[in-house]
Order: sequence, then C-alpha cells, then structure tokens
Amino acid sequence: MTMKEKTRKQYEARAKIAKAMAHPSRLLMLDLLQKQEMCVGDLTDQVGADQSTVSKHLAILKEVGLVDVRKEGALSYYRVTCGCLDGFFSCMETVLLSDLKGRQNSLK
Amino acid sequence: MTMKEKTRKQYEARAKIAKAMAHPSRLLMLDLLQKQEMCVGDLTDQVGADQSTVSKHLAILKEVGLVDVRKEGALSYYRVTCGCLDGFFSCMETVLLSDLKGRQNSLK
DNA sequence: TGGTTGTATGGCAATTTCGCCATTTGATGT
DNA sequence: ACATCAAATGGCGAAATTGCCATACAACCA
Repeated sequence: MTMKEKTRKQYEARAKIAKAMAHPSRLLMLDLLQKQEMCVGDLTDQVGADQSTVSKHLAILKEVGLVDVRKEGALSYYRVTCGCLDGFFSCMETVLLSDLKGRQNSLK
Repeated sequence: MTMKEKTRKQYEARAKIAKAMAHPSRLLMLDLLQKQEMCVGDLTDQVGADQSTVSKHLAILKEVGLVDVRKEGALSYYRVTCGCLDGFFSCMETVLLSDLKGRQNSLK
C-alpha cells in the first residue's frame, strides 16, 4: 500500500463519519442521545418518521461507531459513544453564523 | 412557523454542512486549504480528479460557507473560512479510535 | 483579434441514499 | 402454544450524489 493510498483511506474513513451525520434526522437523534439514552420507540416519536426508518438511521450511526446499543428485554437503548459532539455542533454553528455575516457583507 | 418547524430547519442547516464534508476529496481539500490557500489547478493535482470535478467540489464547500474565494487574474484562490476544523477532524479521529477499540473488545 | 490558460457550468449515466410498506425476528406474558 | 409488543430487515420506487466529457466563460498575451 502506497503512502497516498493510506491517506486516501484515512479520508474515506473520516468521510464515512461525516456522511453518517449528514442527515437532519440523524443529527437530531445524536443531539437527543447525547443528553440521555433512548429506545427506538421514543426516538421514533421525537423524529416523526416511520419506525423502520429510525431503526435504519440508528444502524448507520452504529456502523460508524457514533452510538452504541444496550438491550434490555425487548427494548434497545441507544446512546452516544463519544463526548466530542458538542465541538462538532458548535463548529457548525460557527460556520452558519460566519456564513450569514459574509452574505450580509456582500450586500453592502 | 411552529417551534418544531424552526428546529427542523436548524438541523437541516447543520446537515448541509455535514453533507458538504461527507466526501473524501472534499475533506482532503479542506485539510489542504486550512494550511494555505490554493488555486483550483493546484487542488486538482493534489486530489487527482478531473478539474471540473474539483471545481464542483469547491462550489459545494463554498455554498455552505466552509471556504471562500479570492480571484487574482485568471486564478481563483480558495481558503478555509473557519478556524474550528481541527476540532472537527480530531473528533473524527476520536470516533475512529474508540470504534476500533470497541470492535477489538467485542472479539475477546 | 485570435490563441492560450485557468475556471466554471451543462449534461448525462452510474451509483448511492431515502423512506415507506410489508415482513421477520426476538422477548414477554397469558 | 399463541398473541402481543419492540426492533430489525427486505424490497422497491423516488430523489440525490458523483464524476467525467464537452463546452462556455474570463483574463491574459502575442
């Protein structure tokens, strides 16, 4: 494996994580699950989509390691695994705000 | 606009940013542009894709405000606008590492 | 003015994502 | 065993993404 090859794989791995977050419902779910663990039914209510849809979203988040499951009887309790999501979200806010400012300036 | 409506829009706005980052080439470009501004031709060499492809990737990054352009003659110099991308990337690394650990533990 | 270089855009086929319905699987209780 | 509830999976059409080719556009130079 060449060096270039290696870094390419690294960016692909990162992109997988970004892709897992690249959906409004999944961002909402991450936000909720960061505050407290929840089962699929509760999340389904909050998101307002079909249960199967929510279940698939959770599978995507789990696949990249952003969330983890704990099964208790028939219920599956999901939770966020990493503590660095706040940094993620606040960076997004920064981008959104600075972008807004930039657009305002371009109107002057 | 209802309250729910408003937060839904917020998550859509965030998802747009995450989506803009959800591609290996664009992550590489952000990495490069964070170190120094570059023109499209240089980026095209680094990424190893068609010039039109790179140009479209840049348009996506610019659309969400992650990069900005400075035109100098026939050249377009792009650069990263926000200083918080390192947090983004390090969080991704954290997720990748903890996910790796989790998978190792599950083999024990 | 015509030619060259750097960048952006139109178009299009291939691939991926999305969300619902229907169904299956698993655990629990009767 | 059977019914029930929670969750996961198969499938499929609709929508979005991706990347290249061809082309247009813009600045520069001869």
